[in-house]
Amino acid sequence: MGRCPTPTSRDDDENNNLKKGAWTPEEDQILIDYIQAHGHGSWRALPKLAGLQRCGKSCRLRWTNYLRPDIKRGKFSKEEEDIILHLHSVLGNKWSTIATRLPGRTDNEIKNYWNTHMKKKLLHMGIDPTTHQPRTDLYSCLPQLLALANIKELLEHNQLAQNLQYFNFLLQNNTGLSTWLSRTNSIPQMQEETDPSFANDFQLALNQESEEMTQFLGLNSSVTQPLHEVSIMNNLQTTNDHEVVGHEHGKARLTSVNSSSSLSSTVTNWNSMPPLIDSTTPTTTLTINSGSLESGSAISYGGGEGDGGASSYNWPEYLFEDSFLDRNLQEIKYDL
DNA sequence: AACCAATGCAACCGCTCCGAA
DNA sequence: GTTCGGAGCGGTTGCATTGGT
Repeated sequence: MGRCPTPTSRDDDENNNLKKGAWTPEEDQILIDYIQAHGHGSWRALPKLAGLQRCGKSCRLRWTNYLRPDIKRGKFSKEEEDIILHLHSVLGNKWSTIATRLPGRTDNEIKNYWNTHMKKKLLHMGIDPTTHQPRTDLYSCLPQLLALANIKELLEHNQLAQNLQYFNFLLQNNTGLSTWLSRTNSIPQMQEETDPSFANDFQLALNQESEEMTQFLGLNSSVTQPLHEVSIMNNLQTTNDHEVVGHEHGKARLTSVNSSSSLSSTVTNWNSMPPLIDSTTPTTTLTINSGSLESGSAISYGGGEGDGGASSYNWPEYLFEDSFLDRNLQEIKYDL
C-alpha cells in the first residue's frame, strides 16, 4: 500500500545533494517567504521551486513543527498538561489528534514532552503511562513494598497490639495501603508459577530493603520515633471509630466517627509518618495538582472511590516528586 | 575553570495509513 | 483494485544546554 517507503534510485540521485541536519536562519527565511507567497502546495515539489537543498519531507517537518506562525513556544502550562494527560488516556499515542486540541502545539512537541517529562512523572507516581492504571510490576511499587516490609517486621517483633491497630488504621482510612497490599500479595503468586525461586527472592528483597525503607518513611530512625511508638493509637479504642479530620502544625487530628463522645486526639509525632490528606475527587475526572508542597496538594487519578462522598486520605503528592524520590531512593539498588 | 554526564529538544528515518486519482 | 503523494507515527540521533564534581 502506498508509495514504497525506501527512496527509488531516481530519488537517490536527487537526494545526493540534499542537505540534512539543523536548518540555518537563511533556509528558514527562504521557506517562510515561499510558503507565505505561494502556499506549500506539493511538498515534494516545494524545495526545488523555493530553491532549497532539502527534501520535501524535511521542509514539511520544519514548517509544521517550527516555522508555522501559530506555533506556541515555551513551557507547557498546567492546563495543557492536564489536557494531554486526559486525551492520552483516551486516545493513546494519537499525537496529531491530541495536538488539534492544543492550539499552537505540534504533535512532535507533544510527543517529546510526553516522553521526556510526563511519562517520567507518571512512572514515579506508580502509574503506567501506557494504560494510565497503577503499575503492577514489582519495581514500580518498591516504596510501598518496602513500607509493608517494615510494617511486617514490626508486627513480628512484639509490638503486635499497637502495630496491628495502626495497620488496621491505615487500611480502614484508605491510605492506599490496601491497594498495595492486594497487589503485592498477587505478585509472588503469579511469578511463582513461572519461577519457583521468585518467592524466595521476593522475601529476600523485602528483608534487604527494609533498612532503606525505614529511612524513606522516616520510621525507626534515630531521629524519629519507631512506628509502634507513634501515639496515634493512644486514645483510640478501635480503629474503625476514628478518622483523620485535619492537620495542624504537622500533627494529624483524629475524631470519633461512631461513638457519641466527641473524643479527638492528636498524633503527637508527625515525623513518624507522612501526613494523610484528603484527596476526594469526582470519579470521572482526572486531576493532578503538580509541583506543590502545600498542605492539601494531592494526586487523584481517575476512577475515585465512588463511595458516595466519603473522604479518602492518601499520602501527599510531594512524596512522589522527583526530588523527594531521588533523595530517598538514590541508594536503593534493585536488581530483579 | 574545566571536565563530564545527564537532560531536553529539534530533526531525521523507516515505516504505515489514508484518500484521491 | 492499484498507484501515488502526503500525513502521521514510533523510534532514534545529534547537538546544545544544564548541573554536578
